[in-house]
Amino acid sequence: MDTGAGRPGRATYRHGDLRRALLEAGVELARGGGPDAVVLREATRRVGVAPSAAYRHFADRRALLDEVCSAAQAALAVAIEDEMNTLPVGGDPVGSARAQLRAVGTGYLRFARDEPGLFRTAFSVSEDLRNAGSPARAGEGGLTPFQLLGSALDGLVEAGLLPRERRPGAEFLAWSAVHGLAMLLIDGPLRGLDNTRVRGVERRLLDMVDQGL
Amino acid sequence: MDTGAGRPGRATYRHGDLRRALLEAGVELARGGGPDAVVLREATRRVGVAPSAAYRHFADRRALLDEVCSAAQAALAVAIEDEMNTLPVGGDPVGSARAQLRAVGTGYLRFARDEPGLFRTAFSVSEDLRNAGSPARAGEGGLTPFQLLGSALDGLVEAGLLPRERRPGAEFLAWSAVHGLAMLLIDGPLRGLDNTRVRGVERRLLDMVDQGL
DNA sequence: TGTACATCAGTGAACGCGCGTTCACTGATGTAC
DNA sequence: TGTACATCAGTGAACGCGCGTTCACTGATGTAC
Repeated sequence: MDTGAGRPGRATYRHGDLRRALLEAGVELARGGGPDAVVLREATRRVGVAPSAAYRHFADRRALLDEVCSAAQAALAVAIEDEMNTLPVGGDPVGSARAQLRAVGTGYLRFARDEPGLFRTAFSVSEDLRNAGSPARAGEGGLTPFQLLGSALDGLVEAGLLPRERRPGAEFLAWSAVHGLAMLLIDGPLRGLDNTRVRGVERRLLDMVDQGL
Repeated sequence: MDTGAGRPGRATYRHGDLRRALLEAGVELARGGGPDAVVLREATRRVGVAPSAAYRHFADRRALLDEVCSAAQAALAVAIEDEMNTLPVGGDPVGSARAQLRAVGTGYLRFARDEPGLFRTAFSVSEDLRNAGSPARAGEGGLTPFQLLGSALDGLVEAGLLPRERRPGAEFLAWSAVHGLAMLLIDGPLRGLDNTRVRGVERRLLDMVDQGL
């Protein structure tokens, strides 16, 4: 028997790929309840293994949570990529650069809405700009969410929409706006807003960034 | 003996104002470690009272946390008010309206920086727009943070800086930007940023809101 | 002014819970001969 | 091809911890007479 995942599966109590299984269980827990829900004992329970078995693969709970966090970042990158892939290729470079940045924001917000638990997990841990480029956090194109935003902003500069001298640090402005709305929508006071209104606010927020950058 | 707080103090084991004391201990805990640090047993420990005594004044831990949350919102309102009070009165109404909104943002960000634990607590609980006007969350002027922002935006409309038809929902745009930066700064990837850079990003973010609204 | 009494705020012991982590163990696996 | 053996991934029992919450109690307080 072969799992097809590039590693041999085994039929015995020797799990074969317990590390991966625990990580996946951890991601499911984070999906359901955010970072606090990533409970080591619960992960082993779901995988059907003794709690202590986890310590063969992770130094402690924190190590597991860190990896779940990276996986959440990667999932966010994929969501952004998906949104960018819906854009038509070629055409007006100015409009296209603008659309790229907008797609980053839209993907980010969609991910926050669709996967609030993972979204909160992605930003909950020892998160730091030093990790912002870690390959473990990248999507299928090899870029992390932070890098995807950065390259969209580079595109804006190339298209002449953003003065070069305002480029440094521009990530933080766009990011703040979108991140703040995401937080208010999923955890905060805007939780109860109906879908139509949410879309409206999202559109206007992206307009604001577009205008204000 | 009189505490001077409008309620009589008592010298005996009958605490006199245990409710208030527990609430204050809860706020201190939140200040130090955010909402999760608001631990009922620890609050009673600090006040020097048996854990069960708390149940004479709060239905359960959640009830205590809710009140701590309101107190944190009120503290945020005060921080914003403080910032607004530094503005010169009178003068050019257009520039003044602009400065008012900016002061709301500056106060908000300063509070997040100075009191990250309280800031996180303010937005962590059953927060909902229904509570956004609750008097328990107001500052000394009687307005909550949300209402302070709202009135600054009203001022923008009156000064002719914001078209009236764009006023509804404008809170969410300004709020998102500032809230997002606050979150990235205190909990997120921008944690390590040095003070100079932080000020720079804050200034540029408020510019963006100003331009983009 | 003095005494009996009801009130009720705080006590202290106990409960069950689930967590992270440790440790000596076991037994299937793959390898060396 | 068969056998002895080292490896090491997973077991299962146990640990200490701190939490929220309950409950019968006690004794200072303020009031009614």
